[in-house]
Amino acid sequence: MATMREVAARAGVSIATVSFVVNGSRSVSPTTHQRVTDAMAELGYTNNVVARALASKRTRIVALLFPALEERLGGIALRMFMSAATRASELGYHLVLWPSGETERDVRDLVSGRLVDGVLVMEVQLHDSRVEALLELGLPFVSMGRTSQNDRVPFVDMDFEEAVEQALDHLESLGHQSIGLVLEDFSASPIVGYGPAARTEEAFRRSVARRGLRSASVTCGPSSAGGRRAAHDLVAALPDVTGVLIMKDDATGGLLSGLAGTGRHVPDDVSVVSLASSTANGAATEPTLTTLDAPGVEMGRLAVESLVARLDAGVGAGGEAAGGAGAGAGAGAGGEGGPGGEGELTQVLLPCVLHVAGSSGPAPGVGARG
Amino acid sequence: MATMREVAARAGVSIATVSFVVNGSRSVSPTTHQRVTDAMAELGYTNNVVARALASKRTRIVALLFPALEERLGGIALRMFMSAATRASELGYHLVLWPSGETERDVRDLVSGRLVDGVLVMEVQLHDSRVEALLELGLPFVSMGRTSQNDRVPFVDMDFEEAVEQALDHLESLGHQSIGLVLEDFSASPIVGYGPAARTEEAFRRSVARRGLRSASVTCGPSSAGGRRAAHDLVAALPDVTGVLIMKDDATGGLLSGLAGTGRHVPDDVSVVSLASSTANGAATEPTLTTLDAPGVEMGRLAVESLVARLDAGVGAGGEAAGGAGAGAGAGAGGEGGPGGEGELTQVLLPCVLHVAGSSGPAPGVGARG
DNA sequence: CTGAAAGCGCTTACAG
DNA sequence: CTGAAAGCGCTTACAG
Repeated sequence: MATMREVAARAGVSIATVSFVVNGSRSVSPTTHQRVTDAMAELGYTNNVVARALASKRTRIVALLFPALEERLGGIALRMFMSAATRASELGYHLVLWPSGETERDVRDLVSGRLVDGVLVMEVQLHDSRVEALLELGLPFVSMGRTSQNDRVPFVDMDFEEAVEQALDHLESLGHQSIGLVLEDFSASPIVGYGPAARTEEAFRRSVARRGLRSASVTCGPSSAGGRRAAHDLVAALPDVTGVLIMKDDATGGLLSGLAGTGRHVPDDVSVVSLASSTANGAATEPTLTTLDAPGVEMGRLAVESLVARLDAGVGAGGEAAGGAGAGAGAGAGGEGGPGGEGELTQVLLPCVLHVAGSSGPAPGVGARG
Repeated sequence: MATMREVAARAGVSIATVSFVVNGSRSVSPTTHQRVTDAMAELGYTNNVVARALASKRTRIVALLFPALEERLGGIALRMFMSAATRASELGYHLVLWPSGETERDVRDLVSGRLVDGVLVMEVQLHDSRVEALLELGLPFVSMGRTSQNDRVPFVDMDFEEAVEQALDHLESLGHQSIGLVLEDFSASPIVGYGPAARTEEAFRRSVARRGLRSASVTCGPSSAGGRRAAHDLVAALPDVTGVLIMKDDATGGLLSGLAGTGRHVPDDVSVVSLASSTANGAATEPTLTTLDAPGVEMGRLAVESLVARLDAGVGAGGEAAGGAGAGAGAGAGGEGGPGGEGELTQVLLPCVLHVAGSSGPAPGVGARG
C-alpha cells in the first residue's frame, strides 16, 4: 500500500507531480513521466480513492435509489442494477445501492453524508416526491422512468407509446381488427398514477382510434389466476377479440389458459403480445410469447452515461479512467455536455425490441389457414 | 454543510469533543453533550463520511461482488441485492455493486482502491477463484453460496440437502413412491461444478436410497421447450413416476405441459414441486406450483450482518448507527464476534419454506380419488 | 514543466 | 471529562 509520497520520493519528484501523472491533470515531461510511472510500478502504487475524494470533493460514487419495499420488481430491475453498475465501473465510478421509501426524507440523507456525486432514481411515478426533492436539492440526478411534469427532469425511460405502435403494427399486419389490452390493476394500490400503465393505456386508446380498430381494455390481478380472470373479462367485453396486448408478466400463463378456457386457442384464434417483457420470460410459457422486450440493460447503461457525463462536465481532461462516454441508442437527445456548460438536459426514450414467437399469428380467416 | 469545526466553535468545545459526541466513542459530560447536540441541530450538522473514512481508515462500505456476465440471475438474486443493501443501510453501512468476472484479477481491484471494508461474493461455485483470492488477500468477506472446500470460509447458503428432504417428505406423505428429479443441464456450460445442482442431486440420490423410493434424474434445457423435453425424458426413464422435483424456474411451465403431453395430469397423476423457487414464480403457472421458496431475502440480510459483525468486532463501542446485529435463523453458528477477537467463523445454512399449491396432491390410488 | 504548501474534514493517541 | 495537535493521503491554486 504505497502512498503518493513514497512514489514521489522514489522518483525524485514532488507529490504534486505524481498526482498530475496519476490523474493526467497536467502535462508532465516525458522523462519525468517515465520515472514516476516506473516508481509506481515498482511500488505497486494505487490511488487511494477516499483520500482523493476528500481532497477533490468528488467521490466518483453514484447512488441508485430503489424502492426498498417494492415487491413487484423483477428481471428488468435486476438488469438495470447490473448494467448500471457495470457501466459505472467502466467509467471509473462506483454504484451504491440506496434503499429508499417514497419520501423526500430519504432523499435528503443522500446529500447529507456527502458520499455520492449524483443519483439515479428508479421506479419513478407520475408524481414523485423523490424527484421533486432531488430537483430542489440540486443534486445531479437522472430519472429512470419519468414524472408527468418533466420538462426540467433528465430522464431515461422506455418508449411505451412506440411499443404500443410496434405491437399494433405487428397484429394489424397479421390481419387482426379487434384487439384487447390487459394492464395491471392498480385500483387497490397506493400508487396513484403508474407511469408505464397510464402511458400504455393512453397510447393504446389513441392508436386504436386512429387505426379504426375495435378494442377494449381490462385490468388484471396478479399471477395466473389474475390472467385467467382477465381473459374472461376481456372476452366478455370484446367477444370477437383476436389480438391481445398484455403488460403483466406473471399473468401471461393464466391469460393463455384463460383464453383456452373460453374455447379460444392461441395463436390460431387469438394472438398475444407481451409488452415490456423479455424473450426469456416469453419462452417460459407454452406457446412461447411474442414479446416486446424492455430495454432494461440499455436504460441502466444510458442513465449512468448521462449522469456521469454531467458530473464530468466542466472538469478538466479526465484521466485513465475515461473509457468513452459515447452512447448511441434510442430516440431523443444524447447530451454529452459541452466542456464549459452544465450539459444539456438529457431525455431519452428507448424502444422495445419485438421478438416474434409462438403466441402470434395470422388472424382467423387470414393467410394460410384451414 | 457545517463542519465539525463550526459546531465546536458554536458549542465552545474542541472538535475532538464533537467527534466523541457524534461517534459515542468517549463519554462526555451531560452538559457538554447537550451543548454539542444543540449546536449540531442549529447548524444542521451531518458527518462527512469521506473525511471520517480517511481518518479512521474504515469506509463503512462493503462490496457485493456479482458476476457481470451472468445471464441466469433471476428474482432471487434481485432479492439478495435489495435485502443486502437495506440491511447494510440499517447497520450504518453502504453497499456498492461490484461487477466482476470469475478472475482473481477482479478481486484485487477491490482492495487496491481501499474503498471497501469488506466483501460479499455471490454465485459462488464449488471451485471459485474469487474466494481463493479473497482468502489470500485477507480482506474480510462472506460467501453467498459455498465452495466444496469451505472449512475456512465464512458463508451463508441455502440448505439444499434439507430442501430435498422437505420436498420428499411432502411427496412421500402424499403416498408417492416413484419420484423424478429435474436439474438444469450444465454439460454445455463453462461452469464445472455448480453447487446448487450438485448438492441437490447428491442429496436426492442419498435420500431416495434411504427412503427406498424408485427414482430417476434428468437434466433440463432452458425455458418451456427444455421443460417439455425433460418431462418426456423423465417419463421414459421412470414410466411409473408420480412425483417430480424440479429446480429450474423457467422450465416449470414446459414440464407441466410436457407431462400433459404424455397423458399425465398434474396433480391428479403426477405431483410437481419446484425447488429453490418462490411463491410468486409458482403462481405464474397453471396449476400453481408447490414450491420450496428460496431464502433470498434472508441470505442477503444474514450475509451482511455476518460481515458487519466481523468488521465491527474489535472496534470500540459503536455509535448511533448500531441497530442490533442479532440474526436468528437456520442451522449453523451465528458468530457475533467477541469484543476482542476476530469473531468466529460464521457458516449458516438457511432453510427453504414449503408453500403447498395446486401442483401437488395425493398419489394416484391414495386418498380421496375417484 | 515542476515544487512547496495549504487544506479537504475528520479521528485518535497523547496529555492533562 | 476535555483539549491541542498530528495525521489520514490526496488535490490544487499559487509561484517560479
